[in-house]
Amino acid sequence: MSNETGSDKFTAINEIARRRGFFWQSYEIYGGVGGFVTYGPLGAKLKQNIERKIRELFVNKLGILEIESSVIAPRKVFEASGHVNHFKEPMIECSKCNKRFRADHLLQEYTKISATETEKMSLEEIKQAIEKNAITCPECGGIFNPPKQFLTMFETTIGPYSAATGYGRPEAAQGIFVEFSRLYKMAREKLPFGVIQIGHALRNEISPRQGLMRLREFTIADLEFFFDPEMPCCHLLKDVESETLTLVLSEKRAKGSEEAISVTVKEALEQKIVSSEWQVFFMAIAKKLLTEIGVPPENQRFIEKLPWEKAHYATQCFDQEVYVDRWGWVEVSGHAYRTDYDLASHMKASGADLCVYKEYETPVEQKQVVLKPVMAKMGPAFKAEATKVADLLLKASAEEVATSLEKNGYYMVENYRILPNHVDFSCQETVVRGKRFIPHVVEPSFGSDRLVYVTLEYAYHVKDDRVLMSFPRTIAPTQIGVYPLVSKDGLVEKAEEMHKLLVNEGFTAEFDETGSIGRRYARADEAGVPLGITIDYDTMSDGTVTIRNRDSWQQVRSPIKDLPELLQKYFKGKIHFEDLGTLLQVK
RNA sequence: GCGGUCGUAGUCUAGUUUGGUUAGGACAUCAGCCUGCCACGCUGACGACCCGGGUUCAAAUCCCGGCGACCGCACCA
Repeated sequence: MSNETGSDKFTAINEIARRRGFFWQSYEIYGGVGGFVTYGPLGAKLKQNIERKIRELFVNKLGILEIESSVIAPRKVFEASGHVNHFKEPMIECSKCNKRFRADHLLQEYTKISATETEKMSLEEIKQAIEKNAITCPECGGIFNPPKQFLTMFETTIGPYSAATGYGRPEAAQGIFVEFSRLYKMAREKLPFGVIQIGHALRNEISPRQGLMRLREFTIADLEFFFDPEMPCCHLLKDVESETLTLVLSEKRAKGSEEAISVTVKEALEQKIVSSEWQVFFMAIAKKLLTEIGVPPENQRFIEKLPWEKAHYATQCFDQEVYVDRWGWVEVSGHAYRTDYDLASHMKASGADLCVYKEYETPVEQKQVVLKPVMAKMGPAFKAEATKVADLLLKASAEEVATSLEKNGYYMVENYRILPNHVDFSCQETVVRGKRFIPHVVEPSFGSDRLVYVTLEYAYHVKDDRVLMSFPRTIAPTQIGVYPLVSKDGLVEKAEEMHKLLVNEGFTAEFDETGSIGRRYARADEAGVPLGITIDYDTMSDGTVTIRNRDSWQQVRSPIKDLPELLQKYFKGKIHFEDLGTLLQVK
């Protein structure tokens, strides 16, 4: 494994990605802009197939709802979600050496001001605090320029001539939370349920320099799973409870160790390593996803975030990481327990009721003392104030009034003295059939582009000095290559016929007649085409073709008429390559 | 944003030190010939000096500025 520039897998993959059209930096004709990529034909297809895999595992199998909401949201949404406050950082620059620092971090380090306090400070307050404490550049001792805010959300105005600020969403999650009421109705008002959204998100990164790993515009798959905190059990846990997870816990990390433990899902819960059943369930599914796109389990792990690393909305948070050649462990998904943070915040900010109502299995009978003002007595006693006093009285606790009357012979509401004959008490039996509460949320969130990158890296192989992209066949951008062995004697026409047949069957097939057969195989290997079907002279006489395996270069011979069914099974992963026909001896 | 290194066809690169004819090669791509299963060979074609300014008779080459890339710093909800 090399870390030298120009010789590692990252470089090799970026090179092949440009050359073969997986992806490249956008706006190249204008010099390119960092943090934006264009997916070419192969990359776009690969990405779609990976996202289809997410849908297969999360949407279809778990009955999760998929939505698509807008990228731009009004300021209020991100004020409520906390992003306006948390997505900006006060930066300060040394006037002498130009080194930059987080102003809040400096204050925390050099003064006794806590992180929660610095968070609330204005730029002016920070400036004053820096001056007051005579903090200078830790590098060179230089004086600091005034602090500036760096907002990592893209800001815009909504509508022409408008002063209405809008932001590009830095995550797709808020698009789900703000639509909660409708979605809950669509889930037939039952918990638990989940909503997923796969779409673009924007983050104005200061330095987005790692290809697909850190983009300013990227695709995120956010799944918000809503459940009743009093019923946190995951009914699907059995499906995954014996699955093993590799975990690096925060307690180890705090001590500077990255030592991982390996536990089953069941053990993780029993030992209270992961607090939420649903969270660990999704972590197990996430492992399955990564495994299916080609990352072996030993190169995957979950790392628990330290308290100061966690997002502002999360209690417990694990990042799923994959080992990559250039950077070591990198995050591909985050698993956060967001509690009721988001819904509660939007409820408060919007005034909309985002509670759900839960009916108890057995209604609870409650005996309640109810107070009733006796207006016939209060009227003469309080005259014009009577109605006001009665209203105040109704807001008071009946129990409290009763106790006070019994004990003192009167009850004071503001300056009014209530006497026993002013009120009547009755005992009312009410049946409470349920309660209202805000659901809790666990969120698995995937970076689609990072999934594409790790897929490419794990598919990348070199065999006999040739590059093979060994994509798992369920996500390969092109499924089948069709080749006439030579371009004469009617083989081309026969191959075209074959190609048409496959396309009509719904396969993604490419026809290639240019160059020698070996060259075409090599070309297809590099594009990650799992199977090559070659039309040769035997095809013309007996209707059979050879099928070549991209990874082993083995070949089988099979009758054309059997192909549609066999290939369907093969690409669903139900049969092996050897089951496609009779194995040929390769010279 | 800072510092270091760098920027020549789709890709890899020669040329830059010491300015000078038509910027050379390889691979890939396309057209044709060839073809009997792993990048064969032959012929031809397409295709580049990151952008802008300056110095000079003359700039890929020297100088300045910009843009971009990589590495490091910082940042990364």
